[in-house]
Amino acid sequence: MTRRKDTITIRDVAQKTGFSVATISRYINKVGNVSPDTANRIQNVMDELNYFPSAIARKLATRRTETIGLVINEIAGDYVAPLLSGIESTARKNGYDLLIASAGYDRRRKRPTVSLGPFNVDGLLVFAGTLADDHIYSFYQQKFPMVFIHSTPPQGLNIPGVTVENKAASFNLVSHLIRKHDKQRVVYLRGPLEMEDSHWREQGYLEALHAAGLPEEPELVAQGNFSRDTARSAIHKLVQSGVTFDAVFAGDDEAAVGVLQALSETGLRVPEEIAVVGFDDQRLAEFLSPSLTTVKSPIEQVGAHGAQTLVDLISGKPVKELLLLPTKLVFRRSCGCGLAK
Amino acid sequence: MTRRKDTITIRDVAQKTGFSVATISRYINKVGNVSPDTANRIQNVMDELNYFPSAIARKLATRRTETIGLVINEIAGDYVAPLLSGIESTARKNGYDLLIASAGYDRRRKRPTVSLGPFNVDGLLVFAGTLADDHIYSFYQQKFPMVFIHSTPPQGLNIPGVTVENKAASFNLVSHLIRKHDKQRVVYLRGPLEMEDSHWREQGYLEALHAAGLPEEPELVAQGNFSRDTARSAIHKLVQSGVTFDAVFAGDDEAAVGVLQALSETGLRVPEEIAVVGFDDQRLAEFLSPSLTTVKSPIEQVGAHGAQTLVDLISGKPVKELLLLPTKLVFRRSCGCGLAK
DNA sequence: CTGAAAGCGCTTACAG
DNA sequence: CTGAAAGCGCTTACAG
Repeated sequence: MTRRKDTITIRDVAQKTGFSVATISRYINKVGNVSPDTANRIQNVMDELNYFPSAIARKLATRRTETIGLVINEIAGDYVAPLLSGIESTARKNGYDLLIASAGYDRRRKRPTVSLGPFNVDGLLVFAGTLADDHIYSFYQQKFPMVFIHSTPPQGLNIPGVTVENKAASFNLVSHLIRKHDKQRVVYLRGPLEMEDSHWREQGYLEALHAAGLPEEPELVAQGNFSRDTARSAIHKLVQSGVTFDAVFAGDDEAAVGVLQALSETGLRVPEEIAVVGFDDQRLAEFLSPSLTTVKSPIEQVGAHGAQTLVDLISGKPVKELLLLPTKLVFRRSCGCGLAK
Repeated sequence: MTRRKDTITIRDVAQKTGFSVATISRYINKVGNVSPDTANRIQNVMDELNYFPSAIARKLATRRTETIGLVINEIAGDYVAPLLSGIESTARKNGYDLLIASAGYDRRRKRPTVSLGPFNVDGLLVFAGTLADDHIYSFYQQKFPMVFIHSTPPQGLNIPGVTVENKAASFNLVSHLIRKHDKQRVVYLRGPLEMEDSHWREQGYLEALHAAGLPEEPELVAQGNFSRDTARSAIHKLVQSGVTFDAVFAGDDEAAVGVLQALSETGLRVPEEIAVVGFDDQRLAEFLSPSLTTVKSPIEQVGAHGAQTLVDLISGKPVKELLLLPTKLVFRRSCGCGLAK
């Protein structure tokens, strides 16, 4: 549909200028030398004809798509916008287009669907759990450039990853609850199993417990799924089953919202009775009530570094195997800080 | 980089199966008939060779990119995620890839930069103010399919648009402030000039004033820019200059956040002294304190309908010139509802 | 500095 | 049902 019979091509420009197609191409790509006069003439004709080179044809000829892809599960989430923003701007800065796809699911083959791959992009940014292992292996052995975001590749595959520092931040966060606010029974709400972030946050949580001489209590660890609703019902369940606790590390901010809801529905006051903390410092964190103590994840930078790593990988530059972006605690009201004693 | 010497092509499949390239192509595209035996043999060899057709080559041959583009200014905003989600899913459902680009700025030519156009996509979803007029005209005369989102095209150009119903909702919202909550001096905070949403919201606001027999007070209308910070300082400025008001229609939720901040900094109570309302019903609206009365915009549906309209346009189907998606008032605390009197 | 020609990996009438 | 061949709009050695 797009380009019809009357599409004007490099050949039209060649004809009208009297030069060969090769010369036009050289001019366009600023490669090889073209005399100033020729250049002028060509530019004029191009303007006159309103000529735009076909990106497709060029891609075929060069065998480079100049495009990177992003596969992601849920586009609607709040962390997606900043992530995307980081990716898009650095992709474009490097001359790459960005193709995005949410991971569909192939029911017949029982695995995530791939709509992005070597056939349409030069490399792929892969979000946790978004690509089936056999696709990963297949791409990998074709030496197709990939960079993982918020996850590490399967055992033995040498694929760079970019994510945030989870463990130390979680350790500090939970230690803060214990040491500053005298909390003794801290609940941890796990994220989805395939999210490594959750795993490391849990490690930080456990180590904080140990460091403080507190016991690990399996009943204090539940599934929050990085989801408002799951977190909310997890808390309700905990309360109903009589488990006592005086603080909740929600796993992420999304879950923290659900925790706050559940607690308010139960009539438990935050932070006086129960302290609540999250992770990410999403835009809404400071507007929650009480405002949420959490850990600031540099989401946009994860996107930017991820894209940059991918671009470097594509051009054969050396890249870091694992990039752990620094996080930072943000103290607000929900942990008990700033509270009149 | 992507496809190296060892790239396996349709020709490899042809050779290995003993059939012609044409037959392989027919099988892949399920066009024309291929005998069952042949089909099997081809599929097996394709699996064995791990063959994926080059999307690029196909695009060139068919002269269709099977890709739609989205040009948008600020990717980081909260409304982008749902919008994108709607676009991506309906694009893919229709067999289209999605290319996104934030509008850069060409300093030399003093106009927004285009990185998306007939040369790489079959059609474009254009966000308000994101594409220079001369590009729009140029694309238009090439009959390049475009659909506008949250804006209408320049005079005389027959380009479909998809947006939300602004005016009636704003009328009802402001009328609610006046009638239910006895507000007399309602501030309206304008969005960016190029955003038509803002214009229509202002119309609704003015009509509500008229309908209630209230005067238009120019001093009550200020620039909020759909931005937290701008809105915040606009309110501070209003207060400092001694303008009195008892309600604020912030223009959108983003600005409402800034209004709430400014009011709290000024020590004015919401909603007792000043009622505040927004527009969009972003995810954070219900978590603000007090929770925000606003208008629910079906953002994801705007994306979905925009993409669908574009796809239809590309395939030559008839499309609606202007699609106005219904909005709905959401009453929460910030307007004074649910307040013990 | 410029041109002729092959090639990128497909699709699509046209024949049979 | 299948094949030979031209063509999609570029780029890139290779010559000159």
